[in-house]
This record gives sequence, structure tokens and C-alpha cells, in this order.
Amino acid sequence: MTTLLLVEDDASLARTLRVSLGAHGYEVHVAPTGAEALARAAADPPGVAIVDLGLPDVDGVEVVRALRDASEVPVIVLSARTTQDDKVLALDAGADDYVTKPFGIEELLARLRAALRRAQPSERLAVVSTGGLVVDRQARRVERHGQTVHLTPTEWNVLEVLLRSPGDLVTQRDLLREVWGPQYARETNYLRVYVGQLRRKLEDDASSPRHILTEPGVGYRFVV
Amino acid sequence: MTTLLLVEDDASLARTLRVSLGAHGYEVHVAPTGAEALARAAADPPGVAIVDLGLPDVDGVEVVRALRDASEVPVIVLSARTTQDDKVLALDAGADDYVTKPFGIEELLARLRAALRRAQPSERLAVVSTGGLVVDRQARRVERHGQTVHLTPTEWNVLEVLLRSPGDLVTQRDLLREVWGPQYARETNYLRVYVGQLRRKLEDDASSPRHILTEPGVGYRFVV
DNA sequence: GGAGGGCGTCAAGGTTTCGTCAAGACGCGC
DNA sequence: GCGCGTCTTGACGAAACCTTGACGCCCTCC
Repeated sequence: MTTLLLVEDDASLARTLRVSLGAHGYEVHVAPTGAEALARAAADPPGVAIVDLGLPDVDGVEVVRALRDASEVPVIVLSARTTQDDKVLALDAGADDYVTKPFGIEELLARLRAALRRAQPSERLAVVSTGGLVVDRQARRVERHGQTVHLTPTEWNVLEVLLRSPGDLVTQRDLLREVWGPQYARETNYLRVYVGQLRRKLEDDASSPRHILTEPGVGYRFVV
Repeated sequence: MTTLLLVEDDASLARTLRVSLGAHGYEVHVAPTGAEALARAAADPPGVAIVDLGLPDVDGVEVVRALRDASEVPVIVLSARTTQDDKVLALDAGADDYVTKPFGIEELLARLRAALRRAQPSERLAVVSTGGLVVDRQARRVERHGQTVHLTPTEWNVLEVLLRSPGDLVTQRDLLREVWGPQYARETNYLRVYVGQLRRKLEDDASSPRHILTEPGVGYRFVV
């Protein structure tokens, strides 16, 4: 049973959600204020948190930030505000997802499942390797012919996304969204630059890559 | 010296691996059949096992399962088959990693290290030594070229966290949380100051560190 | 054959982050 | 109250990184 911390000052909405989420297998704890939420989270770390941004005492975004600073708990934000800026603020503070009111319970449940799925160590294999190339995700280390190669954060992120499903195609759009965020979904420039850098660091012959392959017009794939 | 049980029926490959792995500090015992492997493992539990799935007498997956049922030994599987199903079967049986042939010795060594590291996360090494540096965690003592080095409490705490998983990257956030507490998760200043002090005390040349390495934008790692 | 789009490469510029230093604050023992 | 070691804080140049645009190549379609 997953414990869920619901930070919600509207008692009526809180009750509704407690019942609905409880019926779907979550153990729901309600905190009506930001202060209470942080105290609860510290005492009994939840598996996932839902934060309503319209709190009375403090800015909800600060609650999100504090929650994420203190732990790895996935956070879903509820808000009546729909502007891009609000979303960016919340997501930058560490929120995993952003749900605008009004919303359906099914939507919330789906996002909860997605957030929990992402929070889990995605792959069972900590190490992916193929002829001379070793990628140790736990250690965040890459070796090529026995020597460690240094990757920048963005390079690593790109590689990490590709490695989540070795052999499968990852669309440009997905890659950009995962690494740079949703608003960069059409900046394919970035991919050209970073895929090129990865190839130069990982492939024996970057001009005829054997691992990071291009699917023109669609995306890239990492083949083992 | 780690004892390694190699379950391999191909005599030529077994010989090659025995030499290579032996040269890298493993005491290799070869078992050409599944039955022999289990008998050997029962008599003298190995630190890690490598199982080739192409065995003559029984299904290699069953050997993996039996090994894991009997002990906590980490198991790495060798196989010529690369399909997703094969991997899932082996991993479900309890294998820790899956290496497809052909593979390089460096790759296998990297996976062995990773498997061993994962297998004993809690059983921390009491003493870590490298070059002229000796760190005794139990005694809270650090020696460099034979002379004790005095560390302040905070310096020690930082070093201690880094040493929990030598070679692994520790994110800035994790370090700050472990040493200063959750509410300091973004005070990266502290890390810059204390990592610098540690380098001055522990490294031969603090301006080009060989042990405490920076991963810009991400964190630090202690390499042995 | 030409035009256009997608890709790979490169390097300059701007931005972020790092390492270092030192001054001040703090706590502790005397 | 005083001295000592330690921790915190802010500032600065240096290094690493990211972004951006330009260019040439290949392929496809006209």
C-alpha cells in the first residue's frame, strides 16, 4: 500500500480525494497547511505527494521545493491556474506533474501511476554493455575499452533515455521532452549536437556509428 | 581475494576466462556441468558466480535459480541468445546481470565489479586504501604517506559519505542531505569549500585531484 | 538537374558552475 | 572574557558547460 500525502486546505475536496484515492489502494494522509505537510513528510515519508498550490499559509511552490529537497518523493501539483509560467515554476521547483482544475479522478490516478512508475529505478540492469563499452548507471560511469570516459550532465541524460529501452526507437520528441523539457520538443538541433558528441565519445568510429543509430525524421536508438 | 565460480562447459572458453579473471584478482573455480556447480557451491560458497546458459546437462536458468535459492551469491549469466525473453527469464530466476556473447574481458570485469558492489552495499569496507592514502572508517582515522591527517568533523562526514560507494557518483544533493540535513540540499557552497579542504589534505596535488573527482553540475565521486 | 529538408560538424558566445580565499560568526574550553 | 578551532558566507577569476547559428553533405522529391 502506497502512502500518499495530500496537501489540501479545501476540506471538501480533501475528503473527496481521500475517499477516491483510498478506494484505489492509497493510504491517504491529509495536511491542510504547508507547515503541517512538511512536518508529516519528515515524520513519515510518503511514497507520493499531491500538493494544491492554493494554500493559505505559504506558497505551494515552496512546499514542493521543500519536499523535494528533503527527499526523492514524487510530487504532483494541483492548481486552478493554467498559465505556462505557473507550470514552469512548479516543475522547476521539482514537481513531477501538473494537474489543472477541474480534473477527473481517473486522470489523477493515471498521473499518480505514471509518477510512481518513473520514481522506481527504471531498469533492472544497472549495467549495460556491449563490445568494449560499459555503462554503469548506478555509478554513473561509462567505460570504453577499459578507460572511463567523461560525460557532461546533458550527454549523460540523453544516453540514459536511450538506454532505458536498448534497441527500441526513441522519438526525437520524447528525447527532447525527457532531457530538456516539454517546451523544447521541437529543438532537434540539440539532439544533433549531443548525439554527435556522444558518438565521438562512445563509438569507435563516430562517422559510422554502431550503437547510436539515427532513424531519419523519427528519432534515435541505442543498439547493443 | 574473491572466489568466483565459473559454470562453463566449453573448456577453451573456461581456460581463457580462468586466466583472465585470475590475473585480475579472482580465485576461479570451474564447473563444467550444472550438477558440479551446485555441489561446489554448497561445499565452498563463492563470492560471485558466472553461469553460461548453454550447459549440456541441465537448463542454465535452473542452475541460476538453485544457486540463488541456496545463497545470496550474485550471479552473472553468459548467453549467446539476446532476445528480451531470455533476459527476463534469467533475471527472474535471480541473475544479477546478463552478458551476451561475444563479450570483451573488460566488459565482464566491469560487470563483476558492479555485481559485487551491489551485493555488499551495507557491509562497508572498514578500511579503504589507495596509493599513499589509508582511510579507516571504524577508527575514524586517515593516513597519508604514513602520517595521520587531521580532519574536522564536517570534513570527515563528507569523506565518509563519498566512501560508502567508492567509484560511484554521489550527487550534490545527497551529499548535502547526508552531511548537513535536508534543508541544506541546495547549499552547494559548502561542498565547494569542504571538497577543496579535503583535497588539500588528502591529495598529492590538490589542483589535479586523483581521488576526489568533480562531476560538474552533478556531484562528486571518490575513486580508489 | 535543381531545390529543399534533414543530418552531422564545428566553433564562438554567453551562462552556469567550480575552486579558492578570507573575513566574520559561532561554540567551546579555560 | 579570551583564545582557539571550526563553520558559514560572500566574492572573484577560472573552468566547464550549454546554446546558437552557420556550413556542407546526403537524400528525396520535383
